[in-house]
Amino acid sequence: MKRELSKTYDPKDIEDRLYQKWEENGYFHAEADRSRKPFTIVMPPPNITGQLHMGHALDNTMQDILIRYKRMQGYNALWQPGTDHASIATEVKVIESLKEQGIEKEQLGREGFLEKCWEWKKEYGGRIIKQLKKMGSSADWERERFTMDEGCSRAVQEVFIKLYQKGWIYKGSRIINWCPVCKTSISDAEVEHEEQDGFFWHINYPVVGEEGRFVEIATTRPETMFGDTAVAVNPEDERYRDIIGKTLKLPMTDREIPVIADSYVDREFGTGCVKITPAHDPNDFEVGKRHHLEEIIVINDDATMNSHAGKYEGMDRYECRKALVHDLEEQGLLVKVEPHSHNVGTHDRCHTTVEPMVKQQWFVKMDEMIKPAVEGVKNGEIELLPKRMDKTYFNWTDNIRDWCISRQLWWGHRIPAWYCDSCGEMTVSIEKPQVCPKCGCSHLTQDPDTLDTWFSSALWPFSTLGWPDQTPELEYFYPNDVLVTGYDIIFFWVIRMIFSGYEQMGKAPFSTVLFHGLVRDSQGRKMSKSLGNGIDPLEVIDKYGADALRLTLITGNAPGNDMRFYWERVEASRNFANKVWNASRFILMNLEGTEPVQPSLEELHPADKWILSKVNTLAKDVTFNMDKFELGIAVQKVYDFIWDEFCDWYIEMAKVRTYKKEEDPSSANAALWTLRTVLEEALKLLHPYMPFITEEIFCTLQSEEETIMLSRWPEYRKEWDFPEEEAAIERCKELVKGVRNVRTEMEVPPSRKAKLFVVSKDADIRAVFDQNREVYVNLAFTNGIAVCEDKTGIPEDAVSVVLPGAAAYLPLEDLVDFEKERERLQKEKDRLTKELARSKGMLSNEKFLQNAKPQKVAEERAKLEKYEQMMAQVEKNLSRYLCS
RNA sequence: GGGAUCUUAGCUCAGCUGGGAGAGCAUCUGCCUUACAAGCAGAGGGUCAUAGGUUCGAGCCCUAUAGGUCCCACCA
Repeated sequence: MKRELSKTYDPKDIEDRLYQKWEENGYFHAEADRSRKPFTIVMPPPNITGQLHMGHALDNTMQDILIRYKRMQGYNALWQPGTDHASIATEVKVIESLKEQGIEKEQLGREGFLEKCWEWKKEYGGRIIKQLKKMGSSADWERERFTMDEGCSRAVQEVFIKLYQKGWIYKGSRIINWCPVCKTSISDAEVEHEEQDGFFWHINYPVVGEEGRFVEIATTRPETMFGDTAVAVNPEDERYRDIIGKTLKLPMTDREIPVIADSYVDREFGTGCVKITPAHDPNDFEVGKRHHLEEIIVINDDATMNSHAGKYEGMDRYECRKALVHDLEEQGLLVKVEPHSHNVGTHDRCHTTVEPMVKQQWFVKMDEMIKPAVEGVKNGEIELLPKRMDKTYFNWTDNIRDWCISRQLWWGHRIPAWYCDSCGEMTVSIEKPQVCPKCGCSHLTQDPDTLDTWFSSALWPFSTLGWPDQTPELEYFYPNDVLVTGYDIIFFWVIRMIFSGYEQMGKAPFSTVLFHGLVRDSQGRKMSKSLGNGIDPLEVIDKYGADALRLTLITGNAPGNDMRFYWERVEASRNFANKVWNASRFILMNLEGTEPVQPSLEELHPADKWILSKVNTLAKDVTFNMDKFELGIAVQKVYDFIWDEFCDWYIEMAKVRTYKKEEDPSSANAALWTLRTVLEEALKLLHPYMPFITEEIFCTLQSEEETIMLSRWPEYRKEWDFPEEEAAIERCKELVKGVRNVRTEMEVPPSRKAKLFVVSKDADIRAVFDQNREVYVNLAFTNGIAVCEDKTGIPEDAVSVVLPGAAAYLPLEDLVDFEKERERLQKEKDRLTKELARSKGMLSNEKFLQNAKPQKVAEERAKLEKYEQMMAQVEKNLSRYLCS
């Protein structure tokens, strides 16, 4: 057995080596096994364009913690990983890289371009996986999938055909969001609204046949006027009642358009007259449908004006706007220009202002499919954490609109629709039809569009398990248990997975969604490339280790809340790792040459029982918090236990006994056994959070198990419940703290040891101090302890420490400053006076006695008694100084 | 316009179902005490945004106000 740890903790030494061991031994792999309970998490597939960022680091740390925890609890835990083809993001990246070589996408042609995309996938697809491994992620890499692999593609086609046949996927001419830079349609979810300063242009439209009469409209986008097919007023608006039905001359054109009445128009806003451009505005589109207006498209796919714009044809939309406004002003039709700030839709990827446009696109009908998804969250089949995410969720589902799924991109799942070259008949099928079913022509062309990248990720929870085939994995691991993701993709992904799961599988894809927030920089800004404020997780790992990064990301973070990244916090985490390392090193050194055996109950020292009891409670609490997904709280408890209770108290208490291997072998054995046992328990509780360091220590500490990963998660044990010893040692801790405090306040140098007298009238309390003197003698800087029933023989000038049920005295002789001692006691008295007042106040309140839980009342009574007793002691001690 | 969320120690944040205010970092003091100076011991520092209310009891529940952040939304 190797029983050594290096003198300083160096994560680089161990991380890669251990990860390799885990992977080689297949610890991450899960097989369907009916004899065991499954626990499944599907990894949100990172984009193949991706580079690990803090968001991934947080997301995957949380998942890894849950997976490791459940695995240790004996679940057959599957963490299903994979990557996403990220259609638009990847396509843009590939186009950029081609441009650097001076190649345009079109030059390559569709096939050639796709080849480049696959090359990209090959090169970068694995990069982020490697980075995730650096984090310690225990995903089942043997099952790694890709949204465009054979199976996932079949799933996509299957769903498309099914929904098409059901009538829930349709092709239609609708107003969609068009990105003129990416030259594709995008869904509503991909549009970001930005407040922009613009203008309100008031323009006069002449009334036909009434010389000199105009209708004044106000618009933020004058260039769209070439697509106007009406002007609308509110039917209730007295001002304009008489012009309804009349005709207007559309300036700069020779077209005439009607004035219509529609209640959509707000009388209070603008002039109360709205130009209606059905082809370029979502509202106008609706108005146009109601009034059967023509849809005139005036803007090209690259945001230049088309022939409908007459002399402005070929100009960019903003150029046209400028020129047009100028011309209108010359013609005297521009009434006024007002500054006006308004929301403009932009593409979330490139931040280009999107152009609403009427186009033929494919849509998914949402009204029916969303119903089970709403119901599932309502009735608790799916729990969103934190709970408040429900509101966000329902806000979207309640206002859901049909999902535009076709994209004018090449990289992605191609739409399985075929058009006859002769008659244009459309056939939807996975395979290319031999002949057109309508005219028999054998020349058919596939729809050029691909699907929204989220269409395939929506199927991820089951497509990765083999669907549409009925695989054993699918049957065993579906539904998944938890989905961990950022709240920023609730609309893109979470909702779509939920309705897809219900629709395709008949079951919710998972029972819990655990949302986390964003990792921001130290000033609270989003980390972004443009700001250059991003922190590379790999750099953090390189400097401080993966465990330190993981701990930093989890501590002090509540579900769904954003957090700030501070290097200082990573340092604190690293320090903790070092603490664990050194405590373990100390224990290992003491274990050198001995193999402690489990002591009998009688052989265990009260201090041993105290720490066993503590770790036992810890296991219970941590499990409780983890089951509630309160990871931050859970790990804080482990941290506090290890550092405060175990290192600062127990190890210090046990030290003296471990030195007595010859003198008192039984006690030394009990101490060593307890040290090792408690350390092992603590390591196990810590393992999901800090997998590397815990594994390294665990394997050095014992040789029965080959990995901590598969060891048993600590459970509450009845036989480790020692309330009496817990209370006894807490009493001793109080004494030590009191002595230390007094010594510091009296400025006694640590080198100066003093005799310690402990006085209590209570025989049981005396017994506690007497029997445990060994463990606290050093901590209290004493060179001798006397436990007495009264003050006989204690020097009058000894400094006193008042404790519950007891008092301690330190004869410090020449070192005592009487004035200081009096002040100290006075301070103590003031504190107790306050406590007494509070306690007495509560207990004299009839209503408190009536209404409060009996346990609370009893607790308060006990406190009062304790304070009264301590107060008496303080007053007695103080009286010595009052008369002198 | 609707909704969410935050306001707690100098800084960043925890605080679970209401029952004596916590952590990390920073500050001050003393210690290189044979695991750890990435450490040990001690200390200072908070009318828990404001105003009401419910309650025996409120950081926690309710209402309003102020300020910050975010999401959603078709006011041309």
